[in-house]
Amino acid sequence: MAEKGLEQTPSVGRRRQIRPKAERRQQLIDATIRCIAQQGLSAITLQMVTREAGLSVGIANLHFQSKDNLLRETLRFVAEEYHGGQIQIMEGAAIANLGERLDALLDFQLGRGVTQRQKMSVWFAYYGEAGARPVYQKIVSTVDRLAAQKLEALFEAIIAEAHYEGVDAKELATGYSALIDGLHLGLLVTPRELSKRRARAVARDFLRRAFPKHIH
Amino acid sequence: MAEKGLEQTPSVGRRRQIRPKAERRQQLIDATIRCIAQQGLSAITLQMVTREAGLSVGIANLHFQSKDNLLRETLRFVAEEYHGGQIQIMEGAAIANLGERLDALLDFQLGRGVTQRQKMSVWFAYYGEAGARPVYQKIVSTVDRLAAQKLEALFEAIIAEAHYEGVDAKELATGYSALIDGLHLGLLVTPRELSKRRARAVARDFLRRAFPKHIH
DNA sequence: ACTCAGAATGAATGATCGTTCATTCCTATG
DNA sequence: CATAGGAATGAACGATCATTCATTCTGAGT
Repeated sequence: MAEKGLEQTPSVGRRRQIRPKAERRQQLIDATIRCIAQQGLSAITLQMVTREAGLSVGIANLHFQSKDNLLRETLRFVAEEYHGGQIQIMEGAAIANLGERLDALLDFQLGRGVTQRQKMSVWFAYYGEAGARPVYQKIVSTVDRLAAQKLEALFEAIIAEAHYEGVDAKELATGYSALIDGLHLGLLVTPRELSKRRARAVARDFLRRAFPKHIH
Repeated sequence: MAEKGLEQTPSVGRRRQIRPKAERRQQLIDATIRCIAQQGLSAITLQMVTREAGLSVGIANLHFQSKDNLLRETLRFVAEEYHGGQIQIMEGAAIANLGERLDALLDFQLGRGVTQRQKMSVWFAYYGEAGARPVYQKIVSTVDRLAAQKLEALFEAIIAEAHYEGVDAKELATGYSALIDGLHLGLLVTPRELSKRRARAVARDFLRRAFPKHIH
């Protein structure tokens, strides 16, 4: 079994394989994500990443030129994955009902895919370095801005649909995004005090208070 | 001037001084905070920290045994400073009016002292590593739990005072804490999109929707 | 004024890291 | 089947790091 397993053991005897550049890049990014989650961004090593990927040390610099670049591309991948998922829900025509669309968004943001310890670790590892590294700030804010706009538009549509009054879509969108980020942080740092179920209830409560006619 | 300046230059000719252990420890912790904010947790170096403190390399291990321990103690200091400030406001009898107390808490959490880039960088630097380092989780959750309890008690008192209905203090406290964390993150990572003024408005909006009779 | 416990120093050490590149070995192509 | 282009390897290198400790220096106590 596992002739070409996802986690290839770096054990002896495995034959050298030549694979497309794109595939190797993704393989290394995936390994980087696992290593950051397990060891932290400050302890990460190319030897560690390449061993996790089941490849040799030199391959990281072959496909990414430098460790710095590998880390940047990993952040870009994670950021685009998360924000891409959000945008797909918000601008996709799959769900016509606005309330259901909001529900779907919440389920995605606090669902199994996103709230894996592995993914959240990566997120906050980069956030932690963002203060000292403008490059990280730029990567995140680029994708972040688009998602924020879509969310604002969704809120505006909901407000218009039910004639909610005294509610500012932009301010509410900022608050909701911050709330989701804060809940992710809670799930990562104090999982004993905050379960995923509770996190969902808290976020849903926020939306219910703003849009009582849409969220039950 | 600056015969004993706060930022002592590591320049030549300064005489060796013997100071109490506690003072040296604090001096090193302060330097560590500045270095984390400027260079990031993953790039931090003992040479860097001790130079920032205007002392020799060996002194870090003299007072903290290891780099790891210095970083742990720095986190403990920042965590206790932040949570201590919150608790002082919440359980202090200085402000009798509950609405004003809530206002004071918000002002502290999003005020000048806390939202300095320097302090927030340190916070999230450690949060980023928390996934991989249980020690950090423990330090944060220990002080966090107490602050969460005090906040919950404050919310309960407010609910009882004005007979708010359909509001769960515990859930609301979790949401408010997460919101504040998320706003801090926004201020750090995307300062262009989120000003401090707006962050305060968003948090105040959250409280107003929950406690309309207390927050205007 | 003298002394000495111990605070402070910084050169030295050994370990580990990112990066390089000569070499090996696939595999697409004819 | 033979071959060339280039993907993959990993030993080697230089740089940098945390940590040690022999030595220097300070200042409170006498």
